Amino acid sequence: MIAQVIVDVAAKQTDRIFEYHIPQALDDVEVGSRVVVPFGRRKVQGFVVGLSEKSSFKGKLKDLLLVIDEMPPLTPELVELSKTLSDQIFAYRITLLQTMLPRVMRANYRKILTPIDEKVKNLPLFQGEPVDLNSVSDLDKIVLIKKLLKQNQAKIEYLVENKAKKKVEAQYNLTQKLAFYQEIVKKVPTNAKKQVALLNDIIENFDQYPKKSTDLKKLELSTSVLKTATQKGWLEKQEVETYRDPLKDFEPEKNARKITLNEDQQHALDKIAGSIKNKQAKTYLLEGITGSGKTEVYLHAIQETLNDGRNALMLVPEISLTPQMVRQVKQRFGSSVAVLHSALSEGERYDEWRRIRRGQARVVVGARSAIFAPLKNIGLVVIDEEHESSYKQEDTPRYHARNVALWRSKFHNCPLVLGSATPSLSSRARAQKGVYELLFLKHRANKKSLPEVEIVDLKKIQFAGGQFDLSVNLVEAIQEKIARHEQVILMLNRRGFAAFMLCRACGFVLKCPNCDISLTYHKDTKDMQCHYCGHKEPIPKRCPNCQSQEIRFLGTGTQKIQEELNELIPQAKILRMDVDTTRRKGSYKRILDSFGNHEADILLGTQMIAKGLDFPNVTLVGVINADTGLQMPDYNAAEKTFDLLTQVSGRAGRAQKTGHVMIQTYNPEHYAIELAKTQNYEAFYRKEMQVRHEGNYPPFFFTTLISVASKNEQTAAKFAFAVKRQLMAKLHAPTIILGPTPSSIAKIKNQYFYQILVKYKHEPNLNPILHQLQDKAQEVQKTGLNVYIDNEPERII
DNA sequence: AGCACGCCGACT
DNA sequence: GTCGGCGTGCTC
Repeated sequence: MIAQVIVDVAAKQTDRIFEYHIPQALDDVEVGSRVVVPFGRRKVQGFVVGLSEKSSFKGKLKDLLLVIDEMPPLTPELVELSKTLSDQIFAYRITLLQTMLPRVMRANYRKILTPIDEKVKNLPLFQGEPVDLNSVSDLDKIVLIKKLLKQNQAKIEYLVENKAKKKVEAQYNLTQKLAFYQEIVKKVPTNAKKQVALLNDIIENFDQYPKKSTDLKKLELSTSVLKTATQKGWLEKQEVETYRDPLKDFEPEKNARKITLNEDQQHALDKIAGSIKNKQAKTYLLEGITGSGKTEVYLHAIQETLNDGRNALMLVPEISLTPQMVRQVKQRFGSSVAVLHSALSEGERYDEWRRIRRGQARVVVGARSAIFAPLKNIGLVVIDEEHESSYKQEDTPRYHARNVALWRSKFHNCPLVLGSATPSLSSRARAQKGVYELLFLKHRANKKSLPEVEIVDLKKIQFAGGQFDLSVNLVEAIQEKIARHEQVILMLNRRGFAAFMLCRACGFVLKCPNCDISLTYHKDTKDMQCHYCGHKEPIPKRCPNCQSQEIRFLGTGTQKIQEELNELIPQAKILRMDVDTTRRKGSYKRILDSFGNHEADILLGTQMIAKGLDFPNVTLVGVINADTGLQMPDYNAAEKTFDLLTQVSGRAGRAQKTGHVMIQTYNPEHYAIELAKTQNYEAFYRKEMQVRHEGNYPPFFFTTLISVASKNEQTAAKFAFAVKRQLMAKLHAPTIILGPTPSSIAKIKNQYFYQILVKYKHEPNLNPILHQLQDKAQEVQKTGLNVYIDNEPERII
């Protein structure tokens, strides 16, 4: 038998199948097995993607060396998915296979130099031990090593190591009958208090044994006591494999309330449940405002799936994978839930993943990468907040979890539920066309009225303090709430790095004449540029609209706002939450717990505070500057702004108290802001579709972004123009090729970026051209030129 | 990717 | 002569 293997070498020349003979001893190998194979002179890890009787290879096949895991880590489904996906998103297949697995399963390669000749064994280089070549950098040593190899006095061994460590824990088994312990406890010297305590525990809780060392911790014994007990033959120590359980802090709720669904919810559930039963690969778009009870529909649908004997996969944005969220699911489905998200340690992640792979978890909840969970027999896939851009991975492999979900839904013949208060335009448009089925949740399940939203026009109001960030209105509102012992959430929309020109007098924002997108201030080149068409103009000294000299280039940070608040409202306790304060593991939860316990009055953060948080005591939500998002040079800037404002408004007044929202803006008349005031998604959808139609943007056109990066700006630009010429030669109208234009952040990590945006409706020539480009990309990488291809980009830097 | 082979210039 | 620089080609 022959195994078809994808080897762990990410390169275009090796991005194909290599065949290996399967030796007798390894005939348990399966599709999806992780193996070690000889590859040239080396040994590398690989994945078996097929088995065959005959080989098409002319030369002599080598043998597989090792099958690493007892159970193949990849299911045949995932192996197949890797093939389809690698073609779609221009990633090497091995990269995808690796992405599907926990990081600890990636191979660690080592080269070990071992002496052959007796004479060289005692050289200072070896000192009796083999040498790890990865840690040798000394030039003299390298010379010596080469000499030894040449004279055949030493050899190199190639090792493939597995980083995955199973956690083992000591377990103590009883060796005797109960009566024995009852006898022995009398004979133990009275000063051996801890031994007595241990024996008493054994006698009292005899049937709870064997106990693990964590369980014995409660007795406050030192390890020496356990050691003596083992030596005396009372106990027997055994190493057992355990799972690191990230959910151990969550107690399942004893008597979970039965929640009855309202009419809308029930209708949605019936539809979804019908598709679960009939094994229909149908996509539903569940549209409902905050508080309309989408989660409850998901949970009921998951229950239906389980009742039907199948398993469920639910994705939530990383940001809302909060303890609150996890608790909710855990309470409903108990130990059959597995969670996968980035806050887990690598070990925890590996253990959760193994529980899923072994079929011990029936419900998987996780962030983006959980879409690759090795769950079998899937009966339902849910994507909550489907419009979230975090479902798109921003570096290779640039997959979109929603696309992968569609594929898996087809594979398993099961429904896919996309839920959102503000669906992505593309999903909503598909629902319009009947590709997806639209399910509406019209009413807030908790019957609460929507919060009152007030737009604060920054052109017309007074600022508090010396800075132009906080209006008097907002500061007064905050003070009022604090005086009433209520809490406030303040959001600084996006961490704006791309500064834009704004007129303080009339609110004018300088835009590109061709693209209806604001021009970005380039400090390095001292001009204003459009990131779509490359238009440039000088930095204005006066406002082009009203000739006022009061123009500013904006960009502000959470830290600055915190300082201002400290000055203006000294009595307020402020918690800041942004990437800087949440970098450490668990700090996210710590900040939220602290705020939940009312240890602070104000939670100030970036958009990470906009989603899913539920603090009943919060009665005011303030958006410090709604415009920062609008000024981003992305075609979907308005959509992102509308989403964020709608989401963050939902944080106010979650319980009995009525919520109040204040949105500060220089553009109160912009449709994204105006419509966010009434949270009218449908109206926004219609307006934005019109804008997209006029601009030839998604969902009317597909898009692909090609980025070229180099340390040398000329090199990047030259290559980008060459790519453009090639595209122009082979693609035809109505396909639109924009650029190349320099990226808004002209230099990232000392690399200059140029990008080309291809917009197309139907362009069969594009995929082959881009594959050629991908091959070319590896070739030119040696010259320091990096080329990235992003299918359906969410962001255009 | 990484490793070997191979062909040229500059040293003990 | 030989060491080592990097261009070229291959890995089942």
